[in-house]
Amino acid sequence: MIEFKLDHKSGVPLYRQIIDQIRYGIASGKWKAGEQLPTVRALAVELKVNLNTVSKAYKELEILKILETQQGTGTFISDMPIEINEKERKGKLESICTEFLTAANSYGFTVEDIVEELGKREK
Amino acid sequence: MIEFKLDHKSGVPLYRQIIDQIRYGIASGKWKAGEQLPTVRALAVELKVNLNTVSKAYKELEILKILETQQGTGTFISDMPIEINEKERKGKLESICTEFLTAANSYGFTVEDIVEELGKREK
Amino acid sequence: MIEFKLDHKSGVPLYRQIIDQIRYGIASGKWKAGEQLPTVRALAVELKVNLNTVSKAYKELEILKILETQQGTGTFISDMPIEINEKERKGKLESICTEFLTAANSYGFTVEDIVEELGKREK
Amino acid sequence: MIEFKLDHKSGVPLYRQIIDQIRYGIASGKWKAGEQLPTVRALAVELKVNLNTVSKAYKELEILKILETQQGTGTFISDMPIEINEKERKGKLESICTEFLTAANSYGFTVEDIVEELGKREK
DNA sequence: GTGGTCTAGACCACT
DNA sequence: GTGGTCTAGACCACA
Repeated sequence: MIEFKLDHKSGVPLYRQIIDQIRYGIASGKWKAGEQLPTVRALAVELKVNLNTVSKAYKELEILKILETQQGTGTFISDMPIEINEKERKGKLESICTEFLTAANSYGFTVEDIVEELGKREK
Repeated sequence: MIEFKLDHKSGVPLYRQIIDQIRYGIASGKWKAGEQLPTVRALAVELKVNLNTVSKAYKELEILKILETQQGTGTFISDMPIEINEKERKGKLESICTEFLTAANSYGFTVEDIVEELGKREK
Repeated sequence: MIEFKLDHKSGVPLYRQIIDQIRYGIASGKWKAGEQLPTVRALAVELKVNLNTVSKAYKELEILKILETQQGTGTFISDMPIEINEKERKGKLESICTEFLTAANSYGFTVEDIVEELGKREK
Repeated sequence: MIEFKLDHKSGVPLYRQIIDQIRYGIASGKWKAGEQLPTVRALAVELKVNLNTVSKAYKELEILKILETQQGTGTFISDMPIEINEKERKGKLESICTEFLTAANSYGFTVEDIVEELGKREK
C-alpha cells in the first residue's frame, strides 16, 4: 500500500522525508481526500523509527492543514487538500527554482548542466 | 572587491554560503589565482557573522586546496588551478538534482514543470 | 523579562500554553518584530519542563511563520509578524465566539450571563 | 425527536458534544423530565459513532443525576429537576470564561472585542 | 485500538 | 552555547 523509503544517510531529517513523501503521495494523486493514513505506530514500525518521529511529521502536516487527525480514530488526508491557486503554485515553483539555481551556481553548474541532468530523468 | 550576500533565512548554513560563494567566485573567473582574501576578522565584521563561521569556511577551503594561508601574511587563492575531478563533478550534480527533485515533487511539480521554468532563465 | 505561567492542572497541554502566551506577548505588543526569545533550554529550566516541550511550541510557531529560528543563534519574533488582514481577523473572532457560545449554551449559560461575567474583567 | 449535530473537526470530544447537547436540550426545555432517550445502540447508529462513545456520555450524565437508567426499560430524563448548585454554576461560568479569554487573548482579541461581538447575538 | 503529551537523555550541526 | 533530531518509554484521552 504505502511505500515509504527513508534514507538514514542523506542528512535530511527522517521526519522531513516522511513529510515530503506524504506530500508527494497527495500531489501525485496516490492518496485522495479523506483517505486514512497508516497509524503512527504502524508506520513507525514499518519505517523502523520511533513513534515520535512519525508523530512529528503528521503534526506538521496537520498544522499545514494537509492532514486531519481525530483522536482515537486515526489520521486522514484533509478534505480540502491544499487549495493552491495557480498563481501561488507558480510563485512557489519560481522561488524553489531560484533557490536551487543559486546553490547550483555556487558549485559552478550552469542552467544547461542542470537541464541536461534533469532531462535524463524525464522518462 | 568581494561581494558576499548571505541569506540568514535560507536554511543553508552561513559557513557553507561563504564557501560556495568563494568557489563560485573562482570558478567564474571573478577572482584569480594568487589574489588575497580579506582577513577572517575583516570578513566577519563585513558579513556581520561570528568569527568562527568565517574561520570554518576558510579552513574547509584550505583542506580543499582552494585557499592557501601564509602565516603572518594572509589568505590567498591557491596558485594551483582548481582541478575539479570530472567524476566528482558529475556525482555532485546528480546528488543535488536528486535532492531538489524530491522536494519539488512533494509540492506536485514534475520534471517538465521545472525544466520549463528553468528554460526561461537560459539566456 | 518573560513572565510565563504554566498551569499543570488545567488539562491544556503545556506546549499549547506556551504557544498561547507567546502569541499573546506578540499581539499585546510586549514583544516586537526581530526580538529574541529565551533559548529553549533557558525557558525549559524556567518553566521546569522538558526541553522538547518548549521546542515543540517554538516549532509550531515557526511553521506558522510567527517565529524564526537560526540554528546556533537563537529564536526570534518573525520580521513580519502575523499579517492578519482585518477580514481574516473578524472571521477568527466570529468563529471562536460561536464555538464558545455553543459550549456555554450547553451548560445553560446565556449570552447575557457571559457578557456579565466578562464585564467584570474589563478593568 | 432528538436532533444531534456532531462536529468531528471541532476538537471537542464527541462524547462531550453529546453530553453538552443533552444538557442543553434539557436546560432549554426542549426535553422534559421523564422523557425517554434513544437507546445507546440507536443513537450510536444515528450519529455514526462508536457505541462506547454514546455509552460514555450516558454514563457521565447518570453520574450527574441528569439521566436515569431503568434496567430493561431504557434511559430517561431524570424526574428530579436538575438542581444546579448556584455556587457550582458560578464557578463553571468563571472557569470557562477564563479559558476562553486566554485563547482569545493569544490572538490579540480584547475583552471589548469579544463583548462587542457577543452583543450582536443578544437578540 | 487510535492519537497526544511529556520526560530523560543522547548526539549532531551551526555560530 | 545555540537549536535540531531521535530514541525509549511512560501515561493519558478518546472511540
